[in-house]
Amino acid sequence: MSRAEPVPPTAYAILGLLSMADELSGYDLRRWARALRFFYVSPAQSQIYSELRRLAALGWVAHREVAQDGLPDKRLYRTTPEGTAALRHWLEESPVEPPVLKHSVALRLFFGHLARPERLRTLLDDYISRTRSVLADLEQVRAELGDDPQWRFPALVGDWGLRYYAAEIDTVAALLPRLPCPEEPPPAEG
Amino acid sequence: MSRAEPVPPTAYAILGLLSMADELSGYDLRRWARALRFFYVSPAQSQIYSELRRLAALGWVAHREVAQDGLPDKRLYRTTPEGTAALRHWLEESPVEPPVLKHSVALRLFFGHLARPERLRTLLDDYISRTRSVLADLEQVRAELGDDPQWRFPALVGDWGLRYYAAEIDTVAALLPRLPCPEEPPPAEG
DNA sequence: GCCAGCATGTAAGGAGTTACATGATTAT
DNA sequence: ATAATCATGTAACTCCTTACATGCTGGC
Repeated sequence: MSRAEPVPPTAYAILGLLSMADELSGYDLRRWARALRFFYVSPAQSQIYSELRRLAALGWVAHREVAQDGLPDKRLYRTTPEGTAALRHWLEESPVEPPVLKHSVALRLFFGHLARPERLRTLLDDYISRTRSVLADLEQVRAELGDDPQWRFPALVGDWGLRYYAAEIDTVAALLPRLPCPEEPPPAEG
Repeated sequence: MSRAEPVPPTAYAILGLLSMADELSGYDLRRWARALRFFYVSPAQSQIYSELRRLAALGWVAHREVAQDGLPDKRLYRTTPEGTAALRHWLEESPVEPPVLKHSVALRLFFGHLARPERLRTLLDDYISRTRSVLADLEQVRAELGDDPQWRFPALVGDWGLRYYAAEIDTVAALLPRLPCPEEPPPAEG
């Protein structure tokens, strides 16, 4: 087997999604990839198409052209045996990148000495309500997966996410009473 | 006031760190910025220096050159009033970017149908132990902050992180018994 | 008349990384 | 000897994004 190509995780994500389906177009993949958004960045449309071209160049996916009347031609992609092997190799052998978190709410709170107390409260309140809505979305996705063994692993990750977002809401809610009161003196001027 | 410049969050992070100190060199900042790693990406050395140049060009930081014998010259940066105003504006008015999570462990588990059960267990076990060590690091940092009012907000974020990582460990540990047993039939060949 | 959906693609650019370069000092 | 600390900087590159381009169909 040739040396592992340094292919970005997003390429493996797309390859992985293809490995769960029979045949998908780039357009289909865009919707499938939305399922990743709860624990990974859901790639932009343009990246989906460019990763598909990369995967095709590597021989990890194959496609057939499908003409449609009225609509533009469609390319239906499927994983090749080499693609499946590459995916297996990635899962089994490749070093796992440390999870990346860029928490812009925490970043702002970290510099809270320069913000008004009301603002900090709003920051956390808004974050809680946005997280609640993410959680509601995930609950729906999870419900659609049911306990079908075909979706065993997505369901596992879904349950992980459910607990993750619920914990996040709890934790941030517990922070609220520790914020400075609006009555307290404002931050030092500067 | 001029229109807000589209400056990346990392620039504000560096500006914010400077707002907590008196004077810092790029080299100092590299160590200060490590404190961000629990909830944000700690920028590369080269980015710290380039963001400092950007901030200087905007007039948000000022620096003085300090000669040293034996060692190379040093540039000590401090925030300007314009910089503090920009930071305040960012905190108070700018739209908050949604937190970004790229969880490469969850991504792999999502495609668990192509991995050996032992591998999945290792994946999660390793993630738990690496998270435990992050948690231990954070505990130490948090202890150093104490309850000094100067570090009130970093301490708040630190406590958030403590709960965050503890919850992550619990959640993933709860997933372990739901993984397929090694005795179960391996994934379909392909 | 307008927007959404289907379907792909290019262009331009920003954010961020790794690797390298320099060079004195001090500790192991 | 070798590595770490101090101290800054450049070069090359990747990932990923937004915005735009095209064009037909069907629903409101």
